[in-house]
Amino acid sequence: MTELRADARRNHERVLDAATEVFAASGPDASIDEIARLAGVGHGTVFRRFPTKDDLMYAVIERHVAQICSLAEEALASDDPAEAFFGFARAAAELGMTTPGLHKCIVHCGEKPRGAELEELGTKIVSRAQRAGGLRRDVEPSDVAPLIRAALIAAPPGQWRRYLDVVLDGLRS
Amino acid sequence: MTELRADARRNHERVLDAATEVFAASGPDASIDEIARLAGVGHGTVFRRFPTKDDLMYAVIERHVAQICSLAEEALASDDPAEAFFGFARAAAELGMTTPGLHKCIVHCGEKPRGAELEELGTKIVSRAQRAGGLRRDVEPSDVAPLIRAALIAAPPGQWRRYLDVVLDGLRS
DNA sequence: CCTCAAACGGACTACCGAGTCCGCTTACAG
DNA sequence: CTGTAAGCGGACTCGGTAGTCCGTTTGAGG
Repeated sequence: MTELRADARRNHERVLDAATEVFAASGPDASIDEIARLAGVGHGTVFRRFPTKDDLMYAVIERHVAQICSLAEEALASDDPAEAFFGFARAAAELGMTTPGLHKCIVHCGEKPRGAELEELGTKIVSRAQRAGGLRRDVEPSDVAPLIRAALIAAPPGQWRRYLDVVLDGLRS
Repeated sequence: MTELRADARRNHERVLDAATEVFAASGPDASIDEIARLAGVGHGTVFRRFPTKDDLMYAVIERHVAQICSLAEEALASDDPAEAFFGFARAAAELGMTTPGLHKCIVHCGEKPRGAELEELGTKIVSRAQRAGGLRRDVEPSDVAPLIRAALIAAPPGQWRRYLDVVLDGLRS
């Protein structure tokens, strides 16, 4: 069996869900206590599974990234590289903005988690679009995500689509 | 005269300078103690002049904004509205990036300080450029600064000029 | 000089959040 | 059913910061 008692596995799940919700709402400043309360466990339980707050944050992001990866794969399947890129950017933004605080968490974490898989897929999408001439060449693939994320964070509540448009237009050749 | 003893005035000055330096380096999370230490005063002295940390931060930003205002006035003097805008944006960014943490402070403070004067000048510059057709019309004047600031914050140390270029290109009609 | 209010500065309080510890509870194997 | 190790959770420690208070120092007017 999974080497984990049933209640332990259940709590692990609950904590991850609660953490996602709380980090999404409050960004990296969310407190472990609040997460534990929402999960309905003592905060000692949280720390047993995730020795530090950052570990927990990584885990949340990791799970979130998995969803984005599948979008990225779809995009790579398309045969219009430029449209694939812009479509993917919008879709990913759409998904990400359901959990705005996570952007700040990703920024906070810096390099650490950022699933290598997504990193790679993203690079492919960007450089493919650049080769096809739909995307300016003087940006590194690794610049694109931070730029977009920054605009999304800065945008006032209802306005992020407009902000995104500006940045995406700026990225066109 | 200023109704303020000589040493008081001198310390006020020192605190403001130290605060500028520390906030510029560490953003809004800088601690009052560090500022007081750098200023060479006890932290009680800091609190006497600036009852809360935010008050101090506002004061620092206020002073910083004054410098930007003079750039804005120059820009309004130019008779090429579009170039005035883009030139001003670059100049202000250049100035602002000598004190990167202040961007985060401005974001942190939200509406509160934001000198009304600069607000007004900025609006004029933007809408003048829009009327002249050099700037896309689907952005509000109040969107421009946050967008640019976001890009500057997100940029890795040496790279902010490239990030700025992307955003500015996105703002062109 | 001398006085004294203004100004100083550091000890102190209050609070908050991360991370530890340990006595109690409970899943589950035998 | 029972023994026991895995798991639980809250009390506790520790560190760090905003803001207060008050005994001491000092600038400046008379």
